[in-house]
Amino acid sequence: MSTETELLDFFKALAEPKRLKIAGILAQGPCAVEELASLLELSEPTVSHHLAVLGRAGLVSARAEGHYSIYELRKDRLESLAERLLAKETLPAVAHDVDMQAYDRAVMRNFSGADGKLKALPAQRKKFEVILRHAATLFKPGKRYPEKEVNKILAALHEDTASLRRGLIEIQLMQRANGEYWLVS
Amino acid sequence: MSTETELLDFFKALAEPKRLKIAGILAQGPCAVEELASLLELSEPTVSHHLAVLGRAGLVSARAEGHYSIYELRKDRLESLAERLLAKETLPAVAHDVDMQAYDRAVMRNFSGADGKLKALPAQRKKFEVILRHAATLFKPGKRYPEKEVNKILAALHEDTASLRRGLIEIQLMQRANGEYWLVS
DNA sequence: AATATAATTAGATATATATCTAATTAATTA
DNA sequence: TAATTAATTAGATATATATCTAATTATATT
Repeated sequence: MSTETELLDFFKALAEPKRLKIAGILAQGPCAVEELASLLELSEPTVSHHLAVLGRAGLVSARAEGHYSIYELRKDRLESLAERLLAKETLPAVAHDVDMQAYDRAVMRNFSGADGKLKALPAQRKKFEVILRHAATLFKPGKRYPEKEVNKILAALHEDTASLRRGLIEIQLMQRANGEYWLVS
Repeated sequence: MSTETELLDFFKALAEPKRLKIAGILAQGPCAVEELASLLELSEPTVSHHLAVLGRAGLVSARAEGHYSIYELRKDRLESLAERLLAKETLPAVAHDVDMQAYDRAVMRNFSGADGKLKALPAQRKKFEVILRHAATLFKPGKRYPEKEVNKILAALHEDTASLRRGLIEIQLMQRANGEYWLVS
């Protein structure tokens, strides 16, 4: 099971008032379904349902005793989940399948005209930087470009090559010296 | 805010797939609403809604930047909640308002007849013990009772005083020596 | 063997909420 | 000042699920 569904099952299990209360009761000791139903003023099927959800998250386990099912809280599981929440790599892993370039592509799409050139340079800084990141990909790493050539390449995006050039320097995607420009490595 | 509602808000906040994913994205760095909407393929109002839920749980905070709202994950808050989950007193506190005697009372009610005496002694051990706990309250702490008096007192509950007496000794609510009985203190 | 009891499963219903569109607010740029 | 843009709020709808009753299963007692 992926970290994502595991965490989701865990949070879902405890995100319901009655289930959280069941966990609170079981934290004080094992308990039968009938007893939980009585303590929570719920029907037994409802308690059974909640215990199944908690069980799927690994938070409780049952043992048969006579015709009782005695449920107990899996404190070890609770601890291991809480500790994973404290680990800094856990949450980012949840977003592993998110395409972090989707926003950039959407911005590029919005500002691109039919001819492949930009209809305009975005006024919003955030979006202008998306354009700049794209512009940077038009240059080869390591290679040095005279200003004239930089302009020629940037003109494929938009006639305002000066703004693009300045932006690339500002957010340190490129460097310049002696009239030459190159990508920051 | 009580521990209970605080934990509930926390779990609810992260118990929804898209919100968990938002947390995963924000764990990698601050982000504007628009950008999140694009990354998650959701409308902006929907993202706004999710961020409000996360915000109410204290898990994200926003700062205005131009007309962007830049949201960031409150890692400190996440850590403090995870740590509380590890503390052994936290979960029991969630059930502080549960009347732990409710089950016992329900059992007593079920087995009591109109005359105040028990209709029968429960066959189920679990319930028999409820009766025994009640029976123990009929005796005064510290006082020593000869067997005859014990029987007289227990007879108010049920004629099978021998079973009651034996049960009280078995689960160590009472002790006996030299034909006298007394409550274990 | 027959009856009683605790739990679970199945099926129905009501409530909570995730999501959208439209309208509004707040901030920026022309 | 007018127009644009990001965010939020309001209102509507669809989906998920908490809860119940009834039926079924499994175990224990008579």
